Amino acid sequence: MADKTAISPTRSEDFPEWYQQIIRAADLAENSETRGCMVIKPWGFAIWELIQSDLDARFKATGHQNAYFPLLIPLAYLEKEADHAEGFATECAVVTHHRLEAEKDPETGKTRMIPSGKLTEPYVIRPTSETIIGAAFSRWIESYRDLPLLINQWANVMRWEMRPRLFLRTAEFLWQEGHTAHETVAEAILETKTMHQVYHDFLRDILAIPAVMGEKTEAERFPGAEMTLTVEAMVQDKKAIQAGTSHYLGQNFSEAQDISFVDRNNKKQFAHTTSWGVSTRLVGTLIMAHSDDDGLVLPPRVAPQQIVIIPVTPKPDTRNAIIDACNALANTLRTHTFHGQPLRVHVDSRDLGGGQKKWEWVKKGVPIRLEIGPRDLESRKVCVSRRDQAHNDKTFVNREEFLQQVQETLDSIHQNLLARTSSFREHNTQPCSSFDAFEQHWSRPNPGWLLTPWAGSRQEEEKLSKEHKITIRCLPLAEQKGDEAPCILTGKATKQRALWGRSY
RNA sequence: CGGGGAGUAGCUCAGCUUGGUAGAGCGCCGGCUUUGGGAGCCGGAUGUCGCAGGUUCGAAUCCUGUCUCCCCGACCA
Repeated sequence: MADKTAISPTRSEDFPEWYQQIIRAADLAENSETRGCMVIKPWGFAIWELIQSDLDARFKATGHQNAYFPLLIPLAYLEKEADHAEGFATECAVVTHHRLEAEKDPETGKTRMIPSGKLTEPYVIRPTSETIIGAAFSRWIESYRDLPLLINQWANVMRWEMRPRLFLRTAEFLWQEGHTAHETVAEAILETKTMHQVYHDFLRDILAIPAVMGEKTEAERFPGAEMTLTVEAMVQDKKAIQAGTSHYLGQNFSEAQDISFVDRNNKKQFAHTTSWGVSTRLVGTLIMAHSDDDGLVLPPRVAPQQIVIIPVTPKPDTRNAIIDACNALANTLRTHTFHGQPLRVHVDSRDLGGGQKKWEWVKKGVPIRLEIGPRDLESRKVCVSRRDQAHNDKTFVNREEFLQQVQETLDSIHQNLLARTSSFREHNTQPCSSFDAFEQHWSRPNPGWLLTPWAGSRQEEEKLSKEHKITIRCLPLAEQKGDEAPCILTGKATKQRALWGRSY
């Protein structure tokens, strides 16, 4: 039993299957009858809500306001920006009717609903909202005094993906999309960079994931963007996952949609726009970054419950006293705060075996488990287990001492997870200057990332990508100021560095 | 959307080749015994066999269509 894992298969045996088992064991989500769409269950949704509320505060702190735009976009809107239209064309769900008519089968007597009332102008279910928000912007913006316009929307979007995977790629997903309009290029680019930094900091400070900040190459850019900035995370199978993007859209959308204003010299100008977003994919990223073979591992700041107290009640006569003590401790803990919010504490007093409860919370990834039994009651101690340590590790701590150190302990769990993911990424990211070594690298199982000098063309990039099933994840911002070196493919001297990897 | 696999109890699956209208383990519920631990024994409940047609006296089983899931590709947050 000692070496048996709660999740089977393990990460090393079958990573994709392990991922799905984590979701099930932690009760995060399940597939629905609707193709490619998931039901997000309470534990999974609570994680998303925590992500949402933290990000929302960051958006507001940087001057943005929330608003809401229609789910359905007139087809014609999508035809306005050519690159954009082409980029999303293959994954759009289209609404073509507005009524159902009941039709009774004369033989079986069953009623079937037949779409009728065909629309002359079909609608597209938003795959992203640049076009419909742009249409509003063009009405709202008249003068330079109306700028900047800084809007965010929390919404669901739909992209008819061919290979859905829970959280990582679902046909419908939840996200936020920021859309802003600015007077000048410089302001718009500053906005793009600001939100890029917001995403990076959020990933580090809330999800305990170190992301590489970089710019996408032209081939990987958002359809219709002039510049796409990305935060790239590495998960435990060494693949990359694009955790968030921030786009400078130039005047492409403003020209297409007439988002124009009269400037300080009484001249008509097109606004410079940006858009940026993160999605429920963050939950998938979180799972794959931290979880282990015993289940989900949650960084404390996105744990729906940060501390679970399990009463150990071996004897009926002390049972009530123990449960009272657990509730009292929980209430005291709830008066403590962690990063400005009351601690989230749960007492699991269900009438179940202790082992069963323990494993449930291990699998759900709760950062701290406390057990209190008769002996602890007498000695005024609590038995503490941390999710970032082995499931059978426990330390007995004085109750007062635990209360004093609880924030510190949660912070230490966060730091420990961050240190773990950081060193994993560092160990699996290698500089590479030889083309032979580069090509050999990708034939290995689970290859990590390579950082190479790169001065190739878009065509050359796409050819290499196809050949090795890799992509340039980004041109990391921190790596572009070094010495010149020969491009790995063309040999041309360049300061540019590209980060290559397999990705989700 | 191409190639492969699969849909039978909450979960994992057997039964299907050779049609005769359902089974196991785990889980669930109850009882007793246990209790620093995912315990034991006894008893119990649960399925229009993905959906729709067809063949047949009779279909989980054969045929056709369709939907969904998984794996590989192309596409992607």
